[in-house]
Amino acid sequence: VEVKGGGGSGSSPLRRATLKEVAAAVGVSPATVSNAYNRPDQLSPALRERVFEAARRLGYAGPDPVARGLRRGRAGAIGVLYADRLSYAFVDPAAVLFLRGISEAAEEAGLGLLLVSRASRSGSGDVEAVGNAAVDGFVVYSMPDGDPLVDAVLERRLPAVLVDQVSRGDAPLVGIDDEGAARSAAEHLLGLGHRRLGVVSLELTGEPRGGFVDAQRRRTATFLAARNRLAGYAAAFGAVGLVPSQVPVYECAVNTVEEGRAAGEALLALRGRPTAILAMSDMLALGAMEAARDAGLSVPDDLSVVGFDDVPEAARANPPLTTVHQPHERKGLAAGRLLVARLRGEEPELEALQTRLVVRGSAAPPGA
Amino acid sequence: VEVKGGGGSGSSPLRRATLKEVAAAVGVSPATVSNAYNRPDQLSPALRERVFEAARRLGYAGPDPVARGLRRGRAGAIGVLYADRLSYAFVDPAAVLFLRGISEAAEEAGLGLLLVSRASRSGSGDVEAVGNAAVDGFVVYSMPDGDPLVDAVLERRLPAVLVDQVSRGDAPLVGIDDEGAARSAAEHLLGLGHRRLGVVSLELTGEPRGGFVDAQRRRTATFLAARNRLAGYAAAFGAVGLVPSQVPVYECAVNTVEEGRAAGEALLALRGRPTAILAMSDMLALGAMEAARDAGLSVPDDLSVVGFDDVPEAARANPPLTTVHQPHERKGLAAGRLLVARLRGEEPELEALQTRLVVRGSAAPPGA
DNA sequence: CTGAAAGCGCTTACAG
DNA sequence: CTGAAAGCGCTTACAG
Repeated sequence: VEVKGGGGSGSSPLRRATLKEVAAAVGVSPATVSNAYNRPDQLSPALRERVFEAARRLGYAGPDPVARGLRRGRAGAIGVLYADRLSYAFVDPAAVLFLRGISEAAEEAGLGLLLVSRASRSGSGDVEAVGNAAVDGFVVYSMPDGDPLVDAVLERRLPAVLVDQVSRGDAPLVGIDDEGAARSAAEHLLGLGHRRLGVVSLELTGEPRGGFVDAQRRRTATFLAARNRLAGYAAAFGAVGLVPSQVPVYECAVNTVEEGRAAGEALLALRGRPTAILAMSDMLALGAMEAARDAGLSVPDDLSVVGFDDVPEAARANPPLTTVHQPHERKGLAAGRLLVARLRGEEPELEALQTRLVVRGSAAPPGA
Repeated sequence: VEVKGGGGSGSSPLRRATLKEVAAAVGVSPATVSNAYNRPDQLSPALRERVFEAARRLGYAGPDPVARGLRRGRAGAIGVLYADRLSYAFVDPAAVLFLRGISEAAEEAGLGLLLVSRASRSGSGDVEAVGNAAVDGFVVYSMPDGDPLVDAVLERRLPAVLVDQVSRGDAPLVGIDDEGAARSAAEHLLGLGHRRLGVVSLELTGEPRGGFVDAQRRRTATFLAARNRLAGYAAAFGAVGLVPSQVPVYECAVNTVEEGRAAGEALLALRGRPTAILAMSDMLALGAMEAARDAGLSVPDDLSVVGFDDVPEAARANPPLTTVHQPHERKGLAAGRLLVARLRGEEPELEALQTRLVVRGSAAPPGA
């Protein structure tokens, strides 16, 4: 076995040393160096020390992860695919909490976390990113129905888990009962006596539009969670004799307080001004509350607002926001662990993710 | 060349096909299949179509990223190392904005983004994670001086850029003038006439402690940005004849509104109650404002507050927060592009990152 | 326009 | 306790 470079002293700043070179420097086989790193019990402590010593001297930082990955047949990372949503919404506390949950699961399993998001410009660049991702599996977070990126993930034939999303192939699903949760939010308002309501909606499709939404667009919404929440609201409306299609729905193009404020303004400017607003996220709800304040309306006296998510900001709002709690971080953890289990060939049990209405101060009877 | 499995119809759900198998199915060499994916100009469109057709039939999703990475000598991803901060602070808008900037840079370069954070439990698990990260380089975000994870990154001898951090080796640095920026914040308050001040500090070391900070701890702070901001405040204090060490500093263990509130409460409970508070982040400042409100104090009439960061929440606060603006997203973008340039062997020009005081409504003369 | 050959850096039974 | 051998899946000059 010949070695290039060889074992001088000092560290070569440019080329990095290889395992083979370390082996040559110590005078053992590559297998032994590999064992020093991967199977300490396979060699004497003294020899192992010599190996490490040589590695240090040569500036060898341990086996190359890419080569090891190829040899072992696994990349050592899990991929997370998310829509542009998150990109903006790296500022969306809910999405961020979710990511944190996945990250815990990855950590537990000693895996890295590779982020793949849809680039702002559409195009095939992103599909390529999915193909180029050195990962052992994917968790796909809230992509619209029929998104080509999801197809790209499925085509890789790696284990995948789908979150807040329509079922595809045999990939396991993680999510909450959005319809039931939304319904409970609406029922709360209805139970308080409200009959003039407005809805502030999240993006309905991959090409979100800000503004009021017609029946056609409601039906063709491609984000599963938004579609289900709309359905849940509608079910509650119908149950008290309201015609769901008559309840105005304002779609926000991004999930931010600013957009929620715009939605609130639009809703409050309506002829039969709503006495209550259902928002599909807390960010949007907070924005609607700001709109009310700007219009000189008091929450909850003049306007009731109910959110969705129960992010930390909700409890801190003034008044504190009544909302539907959903366990974002647990959702991420569950999705991550599910994927890890799949990678190991285990069939894990699915944890049920519960939601619950959290009644705080932002909703009251109309005209109270 | 023999092929296992061979080219039947239908898709094998378990084992994924290899390039070699596709080549065998088409009756060409592996090189040609590789060219079909990587160098379309190297073969006729018709043949290329036949290759893709066979790939589709066999369920081959394109060259394996890990193998390609080994062969090409690059992993195709950049690693981001951050302290636990971000883990909590996946909820820290500033950190999240920074991440978004890096993510843009990675996208531009067609690289993935691999997250490596310090696990909550200390220990060597994280050092291993650095060693196992299949990346071409690292950007290291705001780690404390002497952190072993940074050592681990440096030992990998990959290109690295350091952000908000003390210089190490020859890695380029990205950051703002924290000292000058902090000084301008303090000078604003001093200029308004305040002489009884309090400081709400970010974590000072990797082992953050909530509570008032003594001179010893101030001197031994290991987070560069916090240390520099402390110095900037002190310089401004000294310039008007205040004794810096007499100004109370309350350290927050995490960068959240809740911690800021606790700090605010502690500061407002002091014998000579401060008339103004300097917070090292907007989140902390927002918390301090809440503490004032809880104490029945009006901002800015009874208490002035100045933040740091200028996250979107700052402008939306009530009253809007006077703060130091820093370009978080641009900082991430700059760090990412710098790393990408290094990977390509280019020597990029460093963009200066400017800060500026943004005067809004949360600071006024004392007793106004 | 296409193929044969070498090799990226490592790990893993297996034999000794 | 240690080593020889095979090979993970691909890409890249190079020759034809």
